[in-house]
Amino acid sequence: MRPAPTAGVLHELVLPWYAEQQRDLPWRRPDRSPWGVLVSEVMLQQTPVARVLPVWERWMELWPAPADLAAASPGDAVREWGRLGYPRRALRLHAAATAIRDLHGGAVPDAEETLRTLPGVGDYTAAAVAAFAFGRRATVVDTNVRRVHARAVTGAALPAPSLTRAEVALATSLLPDDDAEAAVWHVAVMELGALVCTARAPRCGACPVATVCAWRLAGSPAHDGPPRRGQRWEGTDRQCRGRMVQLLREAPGPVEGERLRAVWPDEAQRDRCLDALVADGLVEPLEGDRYRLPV
DNA sequence: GAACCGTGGTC
DNA sequence: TGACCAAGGTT
Repeated sequence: MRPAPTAGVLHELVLPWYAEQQRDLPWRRPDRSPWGVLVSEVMLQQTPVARVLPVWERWMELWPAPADLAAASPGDAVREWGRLGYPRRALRLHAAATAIRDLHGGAVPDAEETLRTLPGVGDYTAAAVAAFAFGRRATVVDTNVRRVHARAVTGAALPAPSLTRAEVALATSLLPDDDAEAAVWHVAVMELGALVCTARAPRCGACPVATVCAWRLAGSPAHDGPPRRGQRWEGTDRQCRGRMVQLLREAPGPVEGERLRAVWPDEAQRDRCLDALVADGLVEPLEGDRYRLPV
């Protein structure tokens, strides 16, 4: 087994590649705000770039600052979320905007620890905003970073099912000493994972790290860990909830309970989902068996 | 830690 | 064709 490539070697290979190959994404442009970065990071959670782009642009027009979103209704946030999926993210972004306005003087916090207190902001998003919006030396570990490190350094086809301390330690150890390089390092690795070192069919022929990649040098062994459990969809509560929220999103005003219940055949499941949506704050019940997005 | 939370594209 | 996957977070 060959030794894993050193941090220095990886930097020399990945950073020039990123300088050439990086995509021109609006939340990476010099004129974007920390708020724009935060919104992009939440939208990009489990959601492809191509689907996020138009919604992000629209949000920036409607709500260019946290206070603008905070002044809107949570239902507006859910409506403008469109079909990005996981609409609770829209709700949490609205709550985060309110917290930023009320607790942080209207400015997105620049400290990871403070960011982490915002609704919908976990370890990844806090580190990403600190690093990308404020140039902080944060350790950003997302699914792309984990996969690139698993292959190039550890020699495994795929990372473990859940993030380990060893992975975080590895990511931290690979952060360049130079601040300017560190500022682009994580996003460069993420870009490599998104464009080249992909989960299904990695394009090793186009990879700047291929010559030193531990996984390649080991003969690209197949994934030997536990099989990854795919989430079912047909007949799930999520499908039922999705239909109800879609109906409310596209309706001009309140919707009759009868119409809402018509989207799902199973009475017990339908009622359970509607109750859960109300409990989650995604749906607001009105007098007379009517419902709407929260105001 | 496992389960849950949407949606649509891909091979 | 359908399982897998996409810049995770919360409970």
